[in-house]
Amino acid sequence: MGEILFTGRELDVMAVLWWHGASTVAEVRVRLGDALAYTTVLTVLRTLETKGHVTHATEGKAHRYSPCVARDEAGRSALGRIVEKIFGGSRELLLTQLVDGRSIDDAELKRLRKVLNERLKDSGRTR
Amino acid sequence: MGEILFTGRELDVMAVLWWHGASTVAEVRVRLGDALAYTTVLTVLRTLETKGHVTHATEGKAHRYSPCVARDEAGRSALGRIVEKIFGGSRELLLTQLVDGRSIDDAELKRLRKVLNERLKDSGRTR
DNA sequence: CACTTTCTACGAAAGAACTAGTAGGAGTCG
DNA sequence: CGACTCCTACTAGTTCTTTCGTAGAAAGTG
Repeated sequence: MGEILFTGRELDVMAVLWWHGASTVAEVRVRLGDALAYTTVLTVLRTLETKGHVTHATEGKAHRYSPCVARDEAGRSALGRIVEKIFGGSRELLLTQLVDGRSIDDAELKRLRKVLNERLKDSGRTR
Repeated sequence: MGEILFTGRELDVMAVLWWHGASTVAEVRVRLGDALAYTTVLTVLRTLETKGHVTHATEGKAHRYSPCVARDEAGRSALGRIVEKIFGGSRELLLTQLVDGRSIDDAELKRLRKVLNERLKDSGRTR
């Protein structure tokens, strides 16, 4: 398990690839909110490729980039770091925080509980 | 709500302050696992101070640094970014991920459910 | 064919992050 | 007092991040 770590801009770009699928530079560019130069986006993608986090396939004269790192894996890694450093290793504390925002309503809390319950059911069955 | 953002090393240092309380450079230094030069730790603290994330009080000839940013607030901020970029704004997805690690056992799942239930109870009472 | 658009490749420059060395104050011990 | 220790302040070098410009290939358009 190597640490997966993205810089701010890299994460923006990865988000585009995860949520819109494999994309060309131009596509990534328009999907990033910020007005960046074409070559800036290209550079970020090339950096990500150097680091092994994306690959590209040639499509006509352009390149189409796709993520090598699954969103889940990146999520696990990022979450792990936060749990470790900010919540002192306590997932409960993190959950409390997650659930503590005033923005979260009962309906969502219930959905979250449902996720937990499903998971507990599964766990009973498979182990 | 300004974005709170820590670099890797800064987060390490903040973690020490959050979990051990206000500390001197020497204290932070020994509590960081990595073998860093004394001045390196000092520099990180001074950078954090410049950014307004810690303050110091003079104590004898030394400085004792304390966090200006609450751990909770930093947690909220970090979590927000992850939810946004990696989980596409879905807290449920994040929770699934959180709960999906094989490392998590039924006992912990139940504790987590309890946290949720308490929260639902409260919410019913106060709103 | 010349012109424009659309790409990639390469270079580069400014700034942030990370690490640590050196200088000098201040206090301690023999 | 002189040597030693511990601390801050300042300086500095290397690497990483972020941004974009320029060059030149490739491909379409009048």
